[in-house]
Amino acid sequence: MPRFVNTGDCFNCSLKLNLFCYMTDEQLSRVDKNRHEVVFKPGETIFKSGGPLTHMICITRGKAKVYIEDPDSEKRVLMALIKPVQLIGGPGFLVDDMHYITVVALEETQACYVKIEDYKEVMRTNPEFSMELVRHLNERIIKHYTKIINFAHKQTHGKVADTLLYLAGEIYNSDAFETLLTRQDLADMCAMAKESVIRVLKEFVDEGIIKHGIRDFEILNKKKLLKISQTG
Amino acid sequence: MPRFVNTGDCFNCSLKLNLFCYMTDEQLSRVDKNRHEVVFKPGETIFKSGGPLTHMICITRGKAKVYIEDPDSEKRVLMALIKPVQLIGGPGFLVDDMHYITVVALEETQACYVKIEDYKEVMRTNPEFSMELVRHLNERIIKHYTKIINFAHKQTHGKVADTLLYLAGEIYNSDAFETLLTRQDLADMCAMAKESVIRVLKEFVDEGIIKHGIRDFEILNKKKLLKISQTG
DNA sequence: CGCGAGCTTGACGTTGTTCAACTAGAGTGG
DNA sequence: CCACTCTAGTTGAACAACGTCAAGCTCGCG
Repeated sequence: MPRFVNTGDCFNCSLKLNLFCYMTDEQLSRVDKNRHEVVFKPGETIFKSGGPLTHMICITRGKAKVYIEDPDSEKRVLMALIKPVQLIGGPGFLVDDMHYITVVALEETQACYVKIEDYKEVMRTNPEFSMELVRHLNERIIKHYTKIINFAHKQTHGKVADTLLYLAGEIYNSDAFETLLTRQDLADMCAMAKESVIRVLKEFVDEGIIKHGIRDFEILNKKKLLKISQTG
Repeated sequence: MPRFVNTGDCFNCSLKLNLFCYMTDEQLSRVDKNRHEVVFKPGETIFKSGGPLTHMICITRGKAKVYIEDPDSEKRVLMALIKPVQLIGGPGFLVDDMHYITVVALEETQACYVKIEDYKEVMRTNPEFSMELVRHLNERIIKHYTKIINFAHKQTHGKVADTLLYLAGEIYNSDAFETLLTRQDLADMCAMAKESVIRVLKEFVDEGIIKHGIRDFEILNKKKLLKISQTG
């Protein structure tokens, strides 16, 4: 079973990122020459916080979990899921070339690797690309702000509501969805104990806001859920 | 009392930012022509979340508080203090040209305004500048990660210890410092109630870790404080 | 059928917020 | 120089929210 699966090329890649649109043909062919794709099984680590940052990756199939980890304890926060086509590199880029996030495949996931040297080279010659990258980073910072506010002041109901809305709205694009996320994963997203997540979900069911099985969720009363998310 | 105080010029400015080092003379003189400086008194708002982002500012004297605010409630988090010479713009740059942070002067504070159009122009023509900006943003993201981990899993003692270490290490550069921050400000930095901050501070005093008056703090046992910060 | 991982539930204790009262110091006006 | 007042700091008590622990359950799989 070959796990390297370079299919097609960057020029025809239907998954082309916004970022890549700003590249010249010459730049793109350079990236194309050096890239390679890898397939990960569920639970496999794609990269690990503390490891060397040698490549950016772009998820081309499947979904992956992005964790930040506390080096001083085994505490961690599940920051986000990523899905095609999202670029993921990490904030070590141009800083110390280390990973500050841990990425773990949730489903079978295919990732396209691009050397960071190629990135830098494109940045040096293509200002539009750099500006797009800055825009991208700023958007991420804005998301972090809401996350910080949530963790700082919301209590359990608000945090669980946030997580459900995030999954439905940004990841599965449907108010009814199936997922491989466990209760513990949901807890890691909310920074709560998994027992607390379970209790809150149960309350939501009792109030007719959602229904759920063991791996599937459905939002029945989105207005109420939004209200809970806002009032915390 | 004139509050506009354009003194000197960018070329001789001893406060020149890392970022500006990458500008050509021509670029710098363009920035110099358009910039202006403003003085704020303690408590005055320098810019406000939700307002239009028309300028970056660089603090050239004094200190300011950076808040993020929850639009849906009056909850807020005091993210950081900024001091000379730090550039502060905000993540709305290249996104939607809105402010996502509120900045309030802590002391009498002088700020140098630079038009964002000038920024964009420099980015278009100067890749080194862009790369430095990306590096800067990534460093900020790394700081956010530790903040998120802290808020997610640490309890009061750890959060207060973090805040004291931050002030001593990154802002006042001394284990003994005076500050205009109130107990409520400290609470806003920790995302706690001010009563809880007071109680934790008292415990630290009782254990000989710190001593403090009403506006002055001194860290007596840094090792112990670091330990508390790590174990949460 | 039995095993194991993940899910669920209840009891319990800790933690931290809230509320209310009290204190200290700075500024103000008689 | 003394009330008065306002703001910030402090303390204590009551309460609610959550995490932890322990036990039992469910479901898929060998």
